[in-house]
Amino acid sequence: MPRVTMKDVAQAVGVSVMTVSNAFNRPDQLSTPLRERILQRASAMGYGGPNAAARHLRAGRTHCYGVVLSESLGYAFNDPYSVLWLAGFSEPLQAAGATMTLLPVPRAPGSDRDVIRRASVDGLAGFCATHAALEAARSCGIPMVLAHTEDADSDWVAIDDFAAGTQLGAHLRRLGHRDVVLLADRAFTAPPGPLDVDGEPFRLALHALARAGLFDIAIRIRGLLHGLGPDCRVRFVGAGANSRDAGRLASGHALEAAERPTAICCISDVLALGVLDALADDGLVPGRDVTVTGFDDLPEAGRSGLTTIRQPIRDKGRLAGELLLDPERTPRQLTLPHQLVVRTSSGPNLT
Amino acid sequence: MPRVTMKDVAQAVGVSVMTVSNAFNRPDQLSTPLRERILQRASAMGYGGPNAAARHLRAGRTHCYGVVLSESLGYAFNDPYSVLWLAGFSEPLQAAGATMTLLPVPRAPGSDRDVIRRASVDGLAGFCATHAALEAARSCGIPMVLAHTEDADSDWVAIDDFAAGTQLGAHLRRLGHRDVVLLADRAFTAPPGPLDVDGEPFRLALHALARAGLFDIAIRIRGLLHGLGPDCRVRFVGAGANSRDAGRLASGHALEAAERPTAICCISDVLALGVLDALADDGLVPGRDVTVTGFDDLPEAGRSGLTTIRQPIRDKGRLAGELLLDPERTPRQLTLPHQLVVRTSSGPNLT
DNA sequence: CATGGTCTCTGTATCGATACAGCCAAGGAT
DNA sequence: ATCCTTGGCTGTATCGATACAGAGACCATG
Repeated sequence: MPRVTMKDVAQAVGVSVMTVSNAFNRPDQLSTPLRERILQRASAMGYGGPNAAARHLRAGRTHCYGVVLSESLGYAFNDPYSVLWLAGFSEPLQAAGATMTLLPVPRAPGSDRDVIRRASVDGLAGFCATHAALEAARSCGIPMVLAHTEDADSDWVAIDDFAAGTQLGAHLRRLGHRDVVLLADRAFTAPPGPLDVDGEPFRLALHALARAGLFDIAIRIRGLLHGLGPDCRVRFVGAGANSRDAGRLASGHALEAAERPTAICCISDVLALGVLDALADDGLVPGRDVTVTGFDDLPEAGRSGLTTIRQPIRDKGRLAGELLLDPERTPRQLTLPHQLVVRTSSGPNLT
Repeated sequence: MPRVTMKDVAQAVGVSVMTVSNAFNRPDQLSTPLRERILQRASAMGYGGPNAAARHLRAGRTHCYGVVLSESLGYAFNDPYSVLWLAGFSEPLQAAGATMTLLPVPRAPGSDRDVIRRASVDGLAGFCATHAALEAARSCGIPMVLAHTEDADSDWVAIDDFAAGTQLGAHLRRLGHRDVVLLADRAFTAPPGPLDVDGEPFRLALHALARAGLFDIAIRIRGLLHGLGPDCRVRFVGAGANSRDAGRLASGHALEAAERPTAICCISDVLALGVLDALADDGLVPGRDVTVTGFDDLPEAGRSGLTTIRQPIRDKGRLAGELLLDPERTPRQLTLPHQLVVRTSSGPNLT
């Protein structure tokens, strides 16, 4: 079943294809009666209007912007941080009449390129993007805005994760905590044995995070360790995922350990909320029996009394969208403010 | 700056364009050494791989599926129902390596067609789609799966909203409620004066909902009224939006009215949760002082003791995706089960 | 030595639309 | 009467890739 094209319409009306094209795109280029006749005939023939792919090829623009996700599509909708960021990102797009494509990049090596190439978009936001994705975008000439600090040639909208981590670590230190469990998600493979920040295992673990596109988390962890100080005992525990349930499960392990830590420091609020769930199950009081901290300051953190770092998630997304839509806008490397929010889940070390 | 194309690569290597194309897409069609040479040269020249638009034009497939939203993009990420549905929808897409585009259709008349035409997608899901959007998709020959029951020629994944509404209405009736406020979102313009289900104002109000793409809500309201019975006094209150905050505000008005209703029946859980918030502010006990019902059974509804209708939101999305990916699959009109969940927010009318 | 089959690679038409230059007729200025 | 402008429309090249048919080269077989 051959689709009806502009050519068919042109033939039926008895005008040139160009005139039909103009009827749809540049009303000022032809007389109104003819335009009406063409549109009417087109609709009668079942012609739905200029073909998108052909138009994109010719015009080189799609009015569509992509978001690179190193996680699955489902993750984008399940994680509150992600949802907030995307909501912010969508604001300027909506205002500009643009659409938005979600590009989940499978973990298979090299697939970054394929997914990004297949996507016909005018620009990309690296919500959670690997270096390979950035390279792919560059090689295709697609502008890209990242969500973490990068080299001088890149555009980004981020916070100073090192400073934020340091601030949170220092808070715990001030409270007297010297035995801390650091709860990260599965991408961070805990190096076995005593912590050696300068050692190879630790370096590799951070590298794994970066490979998964979690640069900000890697930087955040460095900051945390810096703030906690060299004399603090830090044990790493990996959660199965970055979710509330995974946090609850992982925290169970940490608490059952022979030597219970005095504080559990989570790299995200969702993990921390899961830890609070686990504490509640065990009848432990956060901030008194165990100190718990998160990162992000989701709305739920406020309700749960979680000590955390507030970052302007929605603004991060919104500004990324604005930079993408307006290539002239400067500066193109934005570091937004963050803030330590102390609530009841953190308290002095009483042991 | 002219982009580098396949032709350039072919020239540089000294082979035909077709061979370069094969090097990227059909490795079995040429010898490995030549393929390697081509890929290497291409990468050295800064060729990022086959252009997406051109490929789409030629192949007629994009591996991208669209979701039509009559609301803004932001809404898609803010409403829990929407987020759950999208998470379900994304599952099969992710498995098939496809991407997903969100198409917010502005309210301007006729813009449905434009947005849908501009989107180069292999299929559409009408999460919240108007008739105009469906027409546009049909005229472009794009397959579309709807989220509400439609005519026999359409594919859809929905629940029986009339039966569900009736069940909920009957529940309230059994509890003795005969003075009910029906809280819907702004798309439903409450007809003034006494309710006349067969009258023109009511018909127009339902029509407005349909125009906004909220067919399921319109059907649901009919069902509710049917279940409540003809002797039940029903007053309509429109919330400014379908959100928790809007529900809280709107419920304030309903409660301050001279004649307080014995039950507030909300067309969604988010609105109902907002009503519960308002009751808590006023020190009223849901189910005793005022009965409140929702619709959807979001996770939060369980925690808040909300009486509601459970529908398989995630499954609705997932199955819509599966139907879209597999045109052969039958049946293509799925009505999923729903269930009345009675919790503490509904109780007998004690007045 | 002819025949047939594989394996590689090539040339051309095509997907559906748009940009650009240009053509013709009508009307106003000189 | 001639020149020039303007409005309204047309023809063709082009965007960048892929499908398809087919051409040589090479080897095995009878």
